[in-house]
Amino acid sequence: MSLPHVLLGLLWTSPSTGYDLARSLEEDVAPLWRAEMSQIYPALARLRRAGFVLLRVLGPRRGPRRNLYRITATGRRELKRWLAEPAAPPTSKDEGLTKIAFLEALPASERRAFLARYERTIADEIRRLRDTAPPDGFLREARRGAVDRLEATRRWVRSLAGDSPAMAAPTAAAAPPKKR
Amino acid sequence: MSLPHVLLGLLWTSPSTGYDLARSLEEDVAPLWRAEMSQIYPALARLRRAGFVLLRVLGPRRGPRRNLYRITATGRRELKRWLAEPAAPPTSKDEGLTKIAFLEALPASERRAFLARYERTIADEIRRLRDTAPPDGFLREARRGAVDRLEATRRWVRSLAGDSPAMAAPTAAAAPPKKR
DNA sequence: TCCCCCTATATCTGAATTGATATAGTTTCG
DNA sequence: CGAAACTATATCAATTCAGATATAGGGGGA
Repeated sequence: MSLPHVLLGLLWTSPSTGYDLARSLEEDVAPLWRAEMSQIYPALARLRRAGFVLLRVLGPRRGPRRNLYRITATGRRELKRWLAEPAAPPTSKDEGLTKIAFLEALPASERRAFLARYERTIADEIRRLRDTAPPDGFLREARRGAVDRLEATRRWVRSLAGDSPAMAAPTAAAAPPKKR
Repeated sequence: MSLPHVLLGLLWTSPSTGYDLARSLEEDVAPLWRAEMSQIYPALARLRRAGFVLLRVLGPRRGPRRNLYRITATGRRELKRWLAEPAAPPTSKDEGLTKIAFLEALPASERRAFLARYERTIADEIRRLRDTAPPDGFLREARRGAVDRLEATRRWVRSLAGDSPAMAAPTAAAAPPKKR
């Protein structure tokens, strides 16, 4: 739905090749939006058919031929239109949190193991995002937002793992009668 | 990839129809994992072929026929296996944050409008999650985690909207750079 | 009574996404 | 020199996912 718009966003400041778009998508837009090459090339083709980008083929001075994409005035308009549209609240689809939602099915020791491991995974991801060179401008702000979010999740996982009440209480049949 | 496992998780405590699964998916698992009916019915059929659930057709006493699904011992094992597997860090794919990453393309007034609207959207979603009856056990914990995360995001959006430095710093915005 | 909404099942289309694979030139390092 | 890694483009199959549509009985309200 919005990969084409993300590409337009990356092309906003300067023209780029498909390969470079894939790289800066992975490095800069990082955890907010991901896409494989196999999505990017068709997306660029569609953008081109829609008149949002122009393609210039660079002769093979060094290396194989390169396709340079440049955003058009129509493309800039389209990006602005999309940006101004209201955005839906994040819907996550988070495998880790989802597993925690069903942790009841595991014995307590494995629950603790899972939580500890998941916390480490998140911590690693935070470190990774912190270590890679941060992009400029709003891209940097957005990454900070992503890190904030990861930290909130990490704190929560930690609190779940630490509190013995939270770990003890929800044992299915033995669940205490406190209800909504 | 994991919708079948989510369904097994919902079936853990009691058998259920496809319709009820869809409802409690939407009400309880809420923002962590979503799926339409069009995904759920084929997923149930696959689970059945795999031997993870059993189907019992209830005669149409009242209303149309109902298909009741019950998790098998094999299904329980499979759910535990999946739960014990390490989970990847959340990868979001968040339209709102992604738009913010490219907000540079909008004039400052529209940036502020977008951020204000997005903060309201998130606040509404938090309220909605708080208002609906919280599920029990780990489902409740997981929902709390989702809310914590939304709150972190909201704080960050608010800080972005408030700070004039953050709003002013990323410059060169709305006007297309000169072409060459 | 009629209409609408809810329960309930299910399919179909098309788009989005992932992961694997193919091709080919360039650079780099041992 | 040769192997490996990187740049660069592109396609394919399979899966996931969203949105629309079809069918049908029951309950509630105008």
